[in-house]
Parts: sequence; C-alpha cells; structure tokens
Amino acid sequence: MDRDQVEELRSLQDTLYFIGGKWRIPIMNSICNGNRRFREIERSIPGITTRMLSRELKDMEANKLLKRNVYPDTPVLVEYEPTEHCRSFGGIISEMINWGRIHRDIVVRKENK
Amino acid sequence: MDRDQVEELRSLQDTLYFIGGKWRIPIMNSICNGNRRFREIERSIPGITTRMLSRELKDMEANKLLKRNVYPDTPVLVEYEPTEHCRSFGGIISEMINWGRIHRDIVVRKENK
DNA sequence: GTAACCACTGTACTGAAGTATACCAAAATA
DNA sequence: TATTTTGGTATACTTCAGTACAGTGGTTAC
Repeated sequence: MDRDQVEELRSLQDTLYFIGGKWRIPIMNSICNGNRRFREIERSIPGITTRMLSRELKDMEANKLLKRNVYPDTPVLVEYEPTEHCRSFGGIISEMINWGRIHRDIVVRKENK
Repeated sequence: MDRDQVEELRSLQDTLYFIGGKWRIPIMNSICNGNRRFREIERSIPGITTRMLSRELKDMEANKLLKRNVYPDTPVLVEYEPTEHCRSFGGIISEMINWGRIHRDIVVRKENK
C-alpha cells in the first residue's frame, strides 16, 4: 500500500465519519432544498423524531454545517441556514440520489418493513 | 413537500442504507484499487477485524457488489472481484475522498484518538 | 518441528445510536 | 374555549454494529 492510498483512505474515512448516522445527510438535503424551520425539516423527513433532529441540528451547528438564526419577534422564529461547508457536499448528495435511483432494484432494503 | 422531494429522499435513503456501516465503503475502495485477496484487503484497511471483513464481504457478495472466485489449486486461492454495480459507485467515493481532503481542518474526528 | 501465512468462523460482550413517549410555554387558529 | 402549531427538552429503553479474541484446518518456509 503506497502513501497515496493511505492518505486517500484517511480522507475517505474523515468524510464517512462526518456523514455518520442515519439522519445527517437527509437533514442536509432537506435544508439545502430550502427547508429552514424546525417543524418544516421534521415534516420533510418521515420517521425522524424531534429528539434526533434536535441533536443533529445542534451538532451540525457546532460543526459549522449550518447557522441557527433566531428572530425574537413574537412569536419567536428560528431558522436554520446551510453554510458553504454544507452546500459543498451537495454534489455528492445529488449523485447519491442518482445512484439510489438507478440501483433501486438491486439494493434490497431490510428496514422499513 | 412535493412528490419529487419524496422520491429523492427515498433514493437517497436507499443509497445511505446501502453504504451503511463503517467498513463498506473502505472495502469497496480497496477492491476497486486492485486489492483482491482477503489478507490483502484486510491489510489495506487498518483497524478492520477479520470478523467484520468476513461479514461485509459475504454481505456484499449477496448484494452483487462483488464476485468471489475460488481457485481450488493447492493452496486454495480466493479472489474478490468488484462488479459493475460496485464500480459505478467509484465516482462518489472519489468525491468523498476529495471532500474529506478539502475539509480536513473542519471535520474534527472524535474517534481514532 | 515449529513458526508463520492463508481464509476464515464462533462466542461473548459493549456502547453508542436510535426509538418511544411525555412534556413545556407561548401563540395562533377554529 | 379547545385544539393545534412552534421549538424544542427529559427520561427511559432497545437494538445492533462493531470489538476482542480464540480457534480451525491446511500449506509452505526456515
């Protein structure tokens, strides 16, 4: 194994670590698709719980994937906005959607009943 | 949420389910990089255990991601070969490597010390 | 003869990820 | 007036991916 493969594997595993978890990418996708508010994002991802969404959003904010904007009018309005860091992942997500579409018949999902 | 977003999310989640787990993509990457034999693949992915590799390879064979060829000469030679289905994911892996490289400073990994 | 390599399998365990459910206060809607 | 919506938090539980490690049966090198 040469030096390049070691470095490539490291970069790959960095990315995999980053997208770890079941909900991170669907959330990024949702936000990049224009959803901004908590319940809006929640509704756009069937199956996610408020707990998971809350945790993920917090973690994603800490990791500079999104910005949380609070408008303290009444009622308070909270908006989540994707950062460039988040958007730069968009191409990969698009390709994943495409791959999933093409290989739908091959990929047999055990979950979701 | 319109129909397209629902379908996109489904395709995305199919792909995410498919790449689920810590080792699947590193294994695909290794095999697409030319590694063919069990110990060879194992050595190319530091940290993986024989057990996980064994399980993944079996599962990947069942999912038509690779073909297991046994040459029953003595000693027996076993080779894992990527299918087109597997190779078609290569572009996404490359982009992930690239993304990881660019965002190395931002992505802070908690694991691996 | 013994040590190492190959290609694995079996058993047992842990911990983190995810689920389920209830709850909160304020405001808007019916 | 009652219900729903918003933006979440708290508590408890479950599941399974991943780890650790020992063992197997054969082969070849020293």
